[in-house]
Amino acid sequence: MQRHLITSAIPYINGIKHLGNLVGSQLPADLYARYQRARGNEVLFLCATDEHGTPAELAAAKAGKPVAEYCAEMHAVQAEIAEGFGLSFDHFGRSSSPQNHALTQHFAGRLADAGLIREVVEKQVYSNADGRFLPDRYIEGTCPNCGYDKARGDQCENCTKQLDPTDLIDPRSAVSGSTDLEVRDTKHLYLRQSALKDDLDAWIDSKSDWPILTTSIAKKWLHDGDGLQDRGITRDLDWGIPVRRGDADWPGMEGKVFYVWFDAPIEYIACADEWAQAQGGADWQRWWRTDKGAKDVRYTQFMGKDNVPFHTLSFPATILGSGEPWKMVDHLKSFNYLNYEGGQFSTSQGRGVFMDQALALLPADYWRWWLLSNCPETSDTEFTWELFQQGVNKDLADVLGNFVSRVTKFCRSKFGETVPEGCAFGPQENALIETLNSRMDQYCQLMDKMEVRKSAQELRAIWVAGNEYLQTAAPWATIKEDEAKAAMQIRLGLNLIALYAVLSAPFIPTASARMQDAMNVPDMDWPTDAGEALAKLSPGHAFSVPDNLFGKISDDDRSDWQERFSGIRT
RNA sequence: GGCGCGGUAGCUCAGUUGGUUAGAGCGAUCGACUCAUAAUCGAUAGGUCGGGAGUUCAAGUCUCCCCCACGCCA
Repeated sequence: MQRHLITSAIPYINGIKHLGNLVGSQLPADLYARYQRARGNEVLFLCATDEHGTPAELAAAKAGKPVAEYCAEMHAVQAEIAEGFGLSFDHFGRSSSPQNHALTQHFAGRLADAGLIREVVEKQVYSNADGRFLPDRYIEGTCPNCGYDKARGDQCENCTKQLDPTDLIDPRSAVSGSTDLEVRDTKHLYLRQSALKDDLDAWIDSKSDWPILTTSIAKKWLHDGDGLQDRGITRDLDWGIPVRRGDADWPGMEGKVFYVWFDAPIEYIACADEWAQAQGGADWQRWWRTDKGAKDVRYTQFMGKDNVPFHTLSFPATILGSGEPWKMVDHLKSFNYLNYEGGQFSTSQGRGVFMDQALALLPADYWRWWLLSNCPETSDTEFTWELFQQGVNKDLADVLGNFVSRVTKFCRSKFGETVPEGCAFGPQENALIETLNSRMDQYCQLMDKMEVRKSAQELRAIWVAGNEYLQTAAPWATIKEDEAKAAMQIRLGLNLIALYAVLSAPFIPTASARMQDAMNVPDMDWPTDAGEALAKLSPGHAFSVPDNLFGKISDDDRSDWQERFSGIRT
């Protein structure tokens, strides 16, 4: 039995994610986790919310709530939506957990002991009215270049000129509007990533099976310009993990917190601790410490391409620098972007379809199937309502749903709701079994390699094989001359449904459960041989005819949704 | 402006280390069937692989230049 540790990039807390976010990490991670569990492997699948930093504080302020309360609420919201999509996390944690506090402080202490932390005094803008330092982009003013009066401290959106906050004319706080600003010295900790550059380089080089997208991004950061830069790991904020050196105070760093990019990936580890505690004291270190049983763990991370640098460089730098035997990622699966109707999905602009909206329109399986079978695996990919409608109607309603419908209804009208016996399989059935065996084998190989789109294609071909068989076997014609043969053909058809239920479950768990339920098979192991699998339901076994598995998306629905989601989310 | 990923049938995308007539699904057309969610099955049509030059016995696949789209960065 293999052991799989699987993590999805952790979504930021300030709001509900769109379909592009979903398909870029959580959904394919779930596909893989479900598949590995179905194969009988031991799986720990973790995700969490990323809760620290200025955007969370500001979102909370906007909602008129204390930030801790806001985060707790939003975590519950995201957890519920994740459940709605059938995301089968073993634990959905929080980067603000006590476990992550302790672990982040632990790592910082280890890095400091290893001489990999240096202190830097820098100048930052302080707002007296807000009582806080302001990150560059939360300072507004008039652009010295073009005169635009809402330029941000990091860049003018109007003329795109890069700015320093001190360049702005009449600077003011974007938080309160106050102009009572001053530049103050503030001390921060930097992680000496540059000192780890060669180690990281060698580590990346050892990963020859990673996608080009992944390694090219990592290499670029390692070698471009002056190479990998040191990076600040602390901020002057209230909301975050207090800067401590392990269990000890960190003199001079009182009142400061770790920068969100530093503590967020550590939550992958802390989340296992949270999971263990929720289980009532399971051993989480056997998943994460190679000296404590994690040697045989295969660790796979899923993320969008924008997250690759953190997962290939920053987080590994933290782990390597600690000098402790933490489990490093084995395979890193990154995704391109999903575009929406010719443009981008955008959280900040509210463009596209968001997870809660999607679930309000259609059951999760529709989204899961379309998004996975069209996921942006090797290049950016296009979501349009027309493509979505076509794909879902054809694959789910016509090919799979209708197959279940035609077999069960035919059986009910001719033989009743029990599996008929009939004669033994003949050459046609054996040919089908041969086809299925080869396709199932291919399907598993693709799933093992996380070739998501191709796996979906293969699964679809397996569904099609059922329709092909039915079309040539034609039990509706056979029954007029040879009832026993027709009975056998339908017995095979019913067994196919049960087989499809198991094979399809990683993609469309809800529909699979309904198929399994209708066929009245509570448990079914992953099939290794189609011949065996198609003998699972024996003659006399009772089943029921399910309602149509998938309704179709009408042209009216499509144009209605196209219209409704054309603008900006309010 | 620099860098990065791309530009393959009407559409969405595959094309491993260069090697025989460039693939899939959808859409289109024609045919078969009528059990089924007007579903299914089969067949056919459709591409000078963004443009140009080069390397090679051989290039969608390598090199150079150009054009276009997108993204990241200064």
